[in-house]
Amino acid sequence: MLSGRKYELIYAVVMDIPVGRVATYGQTADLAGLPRRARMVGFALKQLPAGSVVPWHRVVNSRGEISERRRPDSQFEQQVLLEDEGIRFNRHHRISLAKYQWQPSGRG
DNA sequence: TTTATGGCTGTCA
DNA sequence: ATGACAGCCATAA
Repeated sequence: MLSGRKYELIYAVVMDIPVGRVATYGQTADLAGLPRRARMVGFALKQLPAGSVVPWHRVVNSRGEISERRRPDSQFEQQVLLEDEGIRFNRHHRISLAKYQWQPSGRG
């Protein structure tokens, strides 16, 4: 690959998500100026190397759940990382977007 | 070139 | 609540 250059905008947005907050894939795509490109966000995050400074774990799907992926390893890791930031999951492995979703133009 | 598959999402039944 | 479908488009084969 030439580089993940085209995903820099996405990474920048994700890095703006505050600790203890989450954003959806669609929301992240939108903020990056890529409406309807939720899957691109997923792909961009998937491409991140281990130990990246990008807080990929703060991106969840529109239902407030951790999306299933080809390799489930990082799935658990994501939940642990979020819980470590004070985010609580309900018995359905879901979080309250109303409570934790990042509001860029409002109350952070 | 075409097909298939994604860390997705909104709509409809 | 669940399931099916259509958009969306970068990658891989």
